Parts: sequence; structure tokens; C-alpha cells
Amino acid sequence: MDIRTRIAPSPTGSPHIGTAWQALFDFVFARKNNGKFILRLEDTDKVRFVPESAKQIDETLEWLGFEVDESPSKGGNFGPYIQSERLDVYRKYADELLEKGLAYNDEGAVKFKMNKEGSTAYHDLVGGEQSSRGGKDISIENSTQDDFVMIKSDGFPTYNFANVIDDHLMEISHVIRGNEYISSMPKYIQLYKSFGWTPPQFAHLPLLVGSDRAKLSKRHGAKGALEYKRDGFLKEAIINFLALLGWSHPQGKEIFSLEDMIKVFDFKNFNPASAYFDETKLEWMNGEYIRRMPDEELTKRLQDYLVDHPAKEKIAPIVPLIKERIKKLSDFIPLTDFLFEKPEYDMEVFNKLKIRDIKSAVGKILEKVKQLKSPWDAKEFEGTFKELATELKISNLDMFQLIRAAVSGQLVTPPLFESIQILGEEETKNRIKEAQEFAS
RNA sequence: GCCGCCUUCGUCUAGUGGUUAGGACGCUGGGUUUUCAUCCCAGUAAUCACGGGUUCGACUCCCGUAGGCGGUACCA
Repeated sequence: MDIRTRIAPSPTGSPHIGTAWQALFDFVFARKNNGKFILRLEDTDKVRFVPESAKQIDETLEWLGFEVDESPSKGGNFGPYIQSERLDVYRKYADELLEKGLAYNDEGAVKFKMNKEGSTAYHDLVGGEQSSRGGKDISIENSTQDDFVMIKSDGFPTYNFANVIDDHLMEISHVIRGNEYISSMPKYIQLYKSFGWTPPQFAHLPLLVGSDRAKLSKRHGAKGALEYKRDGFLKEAIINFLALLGWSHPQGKEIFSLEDMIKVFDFKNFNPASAYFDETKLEWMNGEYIRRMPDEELTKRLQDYLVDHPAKEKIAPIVPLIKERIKKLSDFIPLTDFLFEKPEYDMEVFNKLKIRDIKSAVGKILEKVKQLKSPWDAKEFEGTFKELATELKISNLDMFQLIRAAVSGQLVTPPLFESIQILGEEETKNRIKEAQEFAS
């Protein structure tokens, strides 16, 4: 059987990170089995519909590299892939059930007549005894279910009805979704049965929760997936981090690629307990990816990220200096802005150094700098100022921190000599002079 | 209320009856480093929700309880 998975978000806003998380597993499972990954828009809630979201969903999947095989914008043989354009389809199947006497009209809506006898059992691919984790059998009493609306009075189907019709018509082989749908499984199974269809396989994923341990949603602090892009996270880090939420690598790996995950993926490695999204660990992982990235690649990523940066074409030499100092692409700016614009001096910064007479010390530095023969040599530079430190009876540490402050206005910067080289000798002298004037 | 899912360090997790309950993030301390960071080393932290069984032996199996979350919508 061909493997076909689907991500079926409802366009009610920018997709949050939980949607991206589910898409990851749909995508990975499809790719692992040379199957198809499908995007279907479930825009059946006219009230909550947000026009922008379809575009943002595409953008999110594209950013993460989850290439869809069939979708509203891409098309496919089972389309349309947007439910508002399939109203006649749902109507047709609703009529079929009406004819069979399995559904009835009620105040303008069409409702499904649940059989409340017995119970519904199915096998879920996620969870199971700790010892095997081969999935679990779930059974729910049918008496817990009520008749439910299939077609609303506005002519739109409900999720409960449309997802069954579309999953069958689009030949979805594996339904991967959040476990908030487990309780409704009797509805879906009975629907499949009433049409004489074989249900697909089901994998109900654990819930992603917010800091309050409630299901992740906008209200509960869920950030939009694209916000992470804006914040300077790398897609590789996001994917890797998401993969580790509820799922674990069979070899215990912490850092691994999407390709690697596709090779080893198995539902049995899911932990069915809810997981909390800890952004601190994401930041660590993002830093990890940044450090492992070749300089050229990181330069390119930074340039793509820093769209409005005035000097983005000139950042290549800076990249090696900041690579181990940033966790997110956005960290580049505060760390390097002194290289592109004059610093604003603050006496507080200078006062942190154990130097009595800042002004005269800076003056001495300026003199020494003027005497250095061009081009400046790192060893000579270092030697010169160590001597000056001894002469002024201050520590080497304070000496170099003073130079750093004079040149950048800060006490934390990329390596000093390299930064000075990027600034240029003239600019460096100018800044030291300005610092001296400021200290007066 | 009823039904379902879940319960291992603060967080993400490993764990297939016998382990000093392992790893990662975080945090703390130390080393390298002219700042910061990186890197390295060490440490911290889980009476495995609780109570009963079963067993020579239970985090692992069974029963129960509690708690959390989810569902119980013409939301998805």
C-alpha cells in the first residue's frame, strides 16, 4: 500500500509551532516510506477564518523544507485540497447516509446517528507498554458518544465529518494528529463503517503543552512557527529540537539531521506523555548548529537574515569572530554594531575598570598607537600595551579592557585585535581620540 | 459528572524484572582564554505520583487511588 500522510491545519491564524511539529512527523514518515506528504486546508470554520494563514502555512512548510507533494497551491489528483471548495462532495456523502437512514436532518443541519451499543476498539501506533511500545489498543464505549453534526446549517461540514471523507478520498494511509481526537474515534470509525470503507492507520501524538501545562495554543504562549525564523533560529535547529519533543532517536543521539531522522524513524520511539517546549534548550541547540556550520554557510544565512543591514555584504570577515559567541542570528547585531557605527560612550563602562586616571591612560594609549608602524602586528601590539600597563601600574587585563572600551564603548566584544583590524587603523585612532575627549 | 490519554531530575528524555536509575539542557564549581563566548573537567538534582499485590527480586507485570491534561460544540 502506498503511504500517504497529511497535515490538515485550519487556517485560523499563523500556524503555531505545534503545527510545524506535527508536520515534521507526517513529512518524515512519508519520506521514509517513499510516500506522499499532503497539505489539506480545513477551512470549515468561517468565523475563525483568517485569510492570511494559508500563505503563512505554505511559508512555514517551505522554510522548514517539508516539501509537500499535493496541496491547494500545488494541486494533485485528489483535489481540491481546500475544504471550502469541496462542499458538494460532503453534501453527496451526507445524502448517501441520509438515504441509508444513518443520518437525519435537524434544524438545518445534518446529523449522524451514532450507534450507542457496544464499544469501539482500534489500534493506535503511538504508546503502549513501556516494554514494547508497539502501539496500544484503545477501546471506548459507544454510549459515551452523541449524534453529531456532519453538515452545519451554513452548508459547511464539521471537522468530524470532513476529515473522514477527505482522508478516505485522498487515500491517506496514516492519520497522524494530536491525541485530543482519541475521544472522538468512535465517531470516525462508525463513519468509515457506514460507507463500507477501511479506516486508515492512526497515530495520535502526545500533546505539546505551554508553561501552564495546558495544550499549546496562542492563548497559552504558543509562538507562531515563523516567529522563530524572525528571532534568528535556524531551521535545522528547530527541526532537531522538535524531533526530540515526544520522540527520541533510537541511538540516543541528541543532534541529528532530518535525513538521519528519516532513516531511523519509527512510531515506537514516541513517548505518549505531553511535552513542554523549553526555549532555553532550543537556544543551546541553535548555537550548536551555528558553531558547526562552515563560515561561508553561516555568512550566507546571516546575510539572508539581516535583510536591512547596511553593511551585510561586508560581514564575511566578521563571521569567524562571532560564530562562537551567538546563539541566534539576531545576536549578531548587538555584538557587532560598534564595527559599523561610532560607539556611544558611557562613563559607567570606564568606571568598571580599576584605573584612576582614565583620561591620561587613554591619552597614553593614543600616543602608543600613533607610534605603531603600519600595518599593525598583533604580537607587537600586544607587547606594546603590556609594557604600557606595567608603566601605568595597571593589570594587563585592565589595559586591554580600556582599549576595548575606547574602541567599542563596550567591555564585551569579539576579540580585540581582530576587531581593530576590521575597523582599520585610522578609525581606531579616531575612536581612541574621541574616547579621550569623552573622558575629559 | 462521564469517558479517554498520561505520570522517571526544574525541563526534554533513556529504560523490555536484578542498573550506583543513564544522557541532554539549565544551574554551580574548576581549567584554558587580554573581555565575552567557545572548549575541557567535575558537581547538582528523580524516595521512578501514591497505595496494595505478584515475584527470591519491581521504575519495569497486575489492581486501585490521586493528580495533570484532553474530549464531552452547527471549534478543530
